[in-house]
Amino acid sequence: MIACLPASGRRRAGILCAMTEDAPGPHRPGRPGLVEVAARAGVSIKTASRALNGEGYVAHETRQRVQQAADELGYRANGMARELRLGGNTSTLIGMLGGDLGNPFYSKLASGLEREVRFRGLQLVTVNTDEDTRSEQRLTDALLERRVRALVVASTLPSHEHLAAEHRHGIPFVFVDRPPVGLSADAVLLDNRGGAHQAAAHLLELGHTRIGIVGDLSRLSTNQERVTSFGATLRAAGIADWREHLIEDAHDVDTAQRAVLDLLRRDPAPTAIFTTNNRITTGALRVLHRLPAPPALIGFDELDMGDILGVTVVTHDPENMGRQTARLLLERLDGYAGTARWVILPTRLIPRASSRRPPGTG
Amino acid sequence: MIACLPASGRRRAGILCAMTEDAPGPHRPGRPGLVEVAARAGVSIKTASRALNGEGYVAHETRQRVQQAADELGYRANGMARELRLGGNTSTLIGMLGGDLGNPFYSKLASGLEREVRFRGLQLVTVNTDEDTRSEQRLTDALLERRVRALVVASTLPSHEHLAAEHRHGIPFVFVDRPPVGLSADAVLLDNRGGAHQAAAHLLELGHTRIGIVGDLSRLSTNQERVTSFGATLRAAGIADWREHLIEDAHDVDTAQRAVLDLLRRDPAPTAIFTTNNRITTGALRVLHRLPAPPALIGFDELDMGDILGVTVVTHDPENMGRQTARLLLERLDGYAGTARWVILPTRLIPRASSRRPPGTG
DNA sequence: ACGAGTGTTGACAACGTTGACATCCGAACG
DNA sequence: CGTTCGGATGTCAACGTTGTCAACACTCGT
Repeated sequence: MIACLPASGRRRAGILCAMTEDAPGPHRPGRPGLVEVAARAGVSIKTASRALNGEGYVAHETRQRVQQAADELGYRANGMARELRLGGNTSTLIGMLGGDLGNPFYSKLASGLEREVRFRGLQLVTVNTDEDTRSEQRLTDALLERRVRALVVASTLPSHEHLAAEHRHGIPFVFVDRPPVGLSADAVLLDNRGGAHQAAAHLLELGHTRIGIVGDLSRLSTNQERVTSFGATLRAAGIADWREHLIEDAHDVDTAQRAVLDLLRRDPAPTAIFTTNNRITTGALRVLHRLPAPPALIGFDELDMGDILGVTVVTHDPENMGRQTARLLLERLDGYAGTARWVILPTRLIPRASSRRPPGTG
Repeated sequence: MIACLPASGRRRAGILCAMTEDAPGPHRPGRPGLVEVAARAGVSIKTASRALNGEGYVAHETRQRVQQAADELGYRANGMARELRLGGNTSTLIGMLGGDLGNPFYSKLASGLEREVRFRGLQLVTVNTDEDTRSEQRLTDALLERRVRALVVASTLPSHEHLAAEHRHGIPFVFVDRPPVGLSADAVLLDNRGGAHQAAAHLLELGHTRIGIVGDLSRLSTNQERVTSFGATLRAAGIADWREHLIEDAHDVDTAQRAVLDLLRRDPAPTAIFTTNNRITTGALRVLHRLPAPPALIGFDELDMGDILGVTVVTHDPENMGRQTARLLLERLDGYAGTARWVILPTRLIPRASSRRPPGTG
């Protein structure tokens, strides 16, 4: 505590010293509440409450005295107590469960969502599930106990029936990216099938017939849709054995990298590769970018530097997804009680250099 | 809604029925609390509480009855009430203020932080300030009213004296990326000076003498450190007029793009460019990647595809920053009450292709 | 048979806030 | 001068939970 002795003339030094006296500790004397403020101002606690909340019927002079007492004490209203008193549905917390909020897709989605709800005085609590079903369960419970006003879920679970009771109790759920199963709730989803179909059609058009696919965890519905739709398009074009060049469960960049290497070592190797999300595309790029004659590549999800790298992608707008999610959610909070609505957002193929590589001497 | 009012013997039947039909709405009949559970199980509310919390001294049979009642009612403990009862410092919320949580730097930092605190049963509330000082003020207040257990701040404000009272009241603050001013609090920072110095030295070594700098908002301390340290190194090498190629306040990608174009149009144009953060680097790349003979480039912050693009960067580890932040924060929550600690994390220059471009015929 | 333990349960207060209602005071009105 | 009115303030209960303490029903050892 005696620290910071060297009398340095630097501004910072002084500051450092000043604080050493009152470092935060666990044994604080309890924050002042309305009671303390009221006592100090010499009024009843109700009057103090009125004064601080700007209700009418408080004498000007009284209000000033209360305000001053509050300032001196460092009073800060206790939001929890207020919410408790006002009854459950005044919480200002919105919960969001995502697989990995470090992933640009989720973080942009969350960011877009947060920007919208912020204007309503709502705050976003985000938690990573790490795509783990048990985590998801536990964290959902924690958020619900915290009485979040609504819940945004990018779920990994195969079913959401366990949430039915909560849903009936009036907590709005909005599922993002992955649809609810066994529960009728709002959702904001991507046109995965459409996007995957476009990708396949694009490659077929360019003459590719041996196309590798690297997919994410096979249990995720998004991945299933992208893979099966892509495959269906290939099959429709007469490529029956498309599954032979399919590798799934490449959930992280390293695994994706290995999967791509695996595909390339085959004989004959695919002349094009479809990667079903941004992480996998990244892994693929790590492998392909140093090859003299890499196969064509199409990835699902836009990449930060997609245009500069010249990677053909099936793109969409995560921030907009966040905004749409906010819209559904806020309408529920505003009283809309109709049937569940699903918003399916479009995807768009952006052809760039990486798909212009011809099938070559396959 | 008309259904199931008919005389059912079950106490709660009416409510259950009501729920089965309708979508979630604002007019819910109030969630069941301990009172309802206790009534249904035929015990006192204290016994119900004991049973559900797994305290000792509850008969096996009683516990089962309570549990069943709770399940049937869809009971969920009210975390707010619990925290209120238990006294202020049991909140499980950690607040985090960031400029833009859609930026990979912040989102990775937040993700790393969240992963650490999650194991302690803590949840992270993140809010975007959009680098706006008024937003930051308001949102800080909101988080503090919500009684977050600790606050992580990437601040835009020039001073943090207004937080002193809170700090004394025992709320741990951890400043990230940008240091506290007028307040002695923990912080996790980057070695901005070191990194910028390395960048400058690297370019000088390669023979560059006319170097452009594109910086972020000039009021941000991080940017100031990076710019001034870079400049100091240039000046020490005899380049006195380095400020002539300095453009600041390029806060978004578009502005950065224009700034770079501006630099390139000069005569003579700089033979190298230093960009002080990831957004600006992105803007620069958009311009440079289609030039036949672009200037050399070094950027602060790693890029997702930095290795593939061959961009020389001054890198660091945002996720690790998040972990370090969590460490300081958790130690405070565990009772550490010593002086403020600043953790300065190292940065590292990764030379790649973009800086290997020679000064040319400058 | 009696006090001491042990297991089980309940009544009550309190956390900090606010809505409902009551009270008090002075001014305006008939 | 009594009545009414409205502004200003206070009292009380309640939100849902848990800690404290007391009470009860047993069993056991003496």
